Amino acid sequence: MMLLMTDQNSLWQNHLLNSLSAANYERFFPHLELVRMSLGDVLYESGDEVRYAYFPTNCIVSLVYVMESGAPAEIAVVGDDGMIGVSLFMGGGTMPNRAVVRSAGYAYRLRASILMQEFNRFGGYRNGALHNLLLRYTQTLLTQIAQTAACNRHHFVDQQLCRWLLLSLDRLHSNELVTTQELIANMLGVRREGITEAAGKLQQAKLINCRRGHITVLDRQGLEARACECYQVIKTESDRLLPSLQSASLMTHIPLQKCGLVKKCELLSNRHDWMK
Amino acid sequence: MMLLMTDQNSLWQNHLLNSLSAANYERFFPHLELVRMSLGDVLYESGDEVRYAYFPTNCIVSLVYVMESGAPAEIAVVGDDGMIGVSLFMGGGTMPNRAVVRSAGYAYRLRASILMQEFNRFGGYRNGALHNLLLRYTQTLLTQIAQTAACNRHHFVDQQLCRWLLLSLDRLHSNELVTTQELIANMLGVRREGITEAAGKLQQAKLINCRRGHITVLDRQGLEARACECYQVIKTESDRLLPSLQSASLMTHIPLQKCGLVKKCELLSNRHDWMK
DNA sequence: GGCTTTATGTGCGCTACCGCACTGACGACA
DNA sequence: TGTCGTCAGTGCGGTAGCGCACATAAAGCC
Repeated sequence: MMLLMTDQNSLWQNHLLNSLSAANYERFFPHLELVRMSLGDVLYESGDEVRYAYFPTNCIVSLVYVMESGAPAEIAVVGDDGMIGVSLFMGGGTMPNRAVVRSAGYAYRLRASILMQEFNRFGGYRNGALHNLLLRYTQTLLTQIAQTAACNRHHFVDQQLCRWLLLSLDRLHSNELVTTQELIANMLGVRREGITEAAGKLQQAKLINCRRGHITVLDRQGLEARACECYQVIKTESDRLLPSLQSASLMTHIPLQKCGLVKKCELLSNRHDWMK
Repeated sequence: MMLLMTDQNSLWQNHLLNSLSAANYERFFPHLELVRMSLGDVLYESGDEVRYAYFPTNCIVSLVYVMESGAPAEIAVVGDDGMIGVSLFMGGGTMPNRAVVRSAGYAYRLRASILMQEFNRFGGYRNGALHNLLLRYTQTLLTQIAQTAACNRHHFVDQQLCRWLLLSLDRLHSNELVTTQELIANMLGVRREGITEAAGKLQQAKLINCRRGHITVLDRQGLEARACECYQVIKTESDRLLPSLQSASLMTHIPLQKCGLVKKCELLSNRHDWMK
């Protein structure tokens, strides 16, 4: 808990939660739990009833479709800009994909029922800020997935790697990713050796630096220049639909230690074979 | 107009409209226009403010992302099971892709303001049937797009062609598609010759029959067996979230000629170079 | 019926990426 | 400090799909 009271508070925020109205926020607050998310934790499995909505802070969660062959494919990536569990309010309750933690950290979570109640809250003609915010977020998710589809079809592995690194970078608070090349390969649905080669090129161009299990970004602009258009499309749409992400934060004004205890997220399973 | 009064009424329905409550339906009815949709009509361009929601009956509309290179990529396909213009109620107003008619026919359309008003209609705790219906539909769209992403990454052109044919077939009311191989190639984002080859194989296997600009499906089950898993995932999720699509229809009980006049859809432009 | 337009079929060299087998080496941990 | 598991790098043959250049033929159009 002490960690939470340091000046690193900015590391423990989620921009969707931040941009809630004070009223919404007050109602959520008592129900928010800060949970630890470890690499490989599965938040929901394909077809599982979603029990919690997760709002990542400094972790990254991937939505992954697992092919019948067992090969994974990353559909979208969620960080402190978003939430896991849109099927709760979209009405399906489940999704035909898996949500898995691919970069460890912390997230706030909320019981499904609490989120639903707030989403559907009375407001005369629907004007619920939360309702609109979550739908706008869902549209950015839609765009991200659509862009992934196009990107998978047309762009080279090098470009896709740049996109992937940039999307990850935007959701972390550091220029260092803790990831193996094999994990990246699984996310992009390509061969591990393909990533080795692409990363090698980027390293030669002094854009990144690779260590065993670590990738440090040296030249962000250079990466952007080398990435395919998809990164910018996703980013632009996200900035457009969720401008509040840059605005002042409520959460910094409410002592975080009032929030539910930090607990290890008790999940379905911690599958370290999740890429298989 | 006479066409509308024949016993072919079943051709002129949209399942989302059909599954509206009577009250919703009554309010929509005066505002529905039946419009003709020609091949290549663009319903909205990437970034355009959406002015109408379209509910296809016997036509097919593709959501297409056009790469900077000019190469198109189909993101999702919409027929009488869905609608065009989810960004209206999702809050974005625009989308970074294009909606284009890829199989001619008719659609009902509704001014954006009418749809919005109904979507946001007062209902105490949100219980609007339309609200929930459209969100569930949007989730199926999300699934379709996600599946496209995975499919683009992992499956062979042959399998993708089967998926594409099946998705088209489900949205038409005939076993004959009026399409060129070049159009299919553009939708799948592959080479025209690739489609020629794949279609050749399917023809040899007696699954389809190709004529100039026409593809007739001979053996639907055979196609399903040859398609990748993606088709079933999309179909299953759609059936789960929109079971009403199989239920009785209100529209058959309301004389269709009371509906707004059939008019040629005056659109942005009829771009026959839309694949370029 | 003859002409043009447009869709389809084919061949050929090329490239991005795959699958596999193997080497090397970093870094955690005893 | 030494050991060992895991991660990164390399080489090689194979292949799905690309880009291009044509030949062929079906449908539409005077």
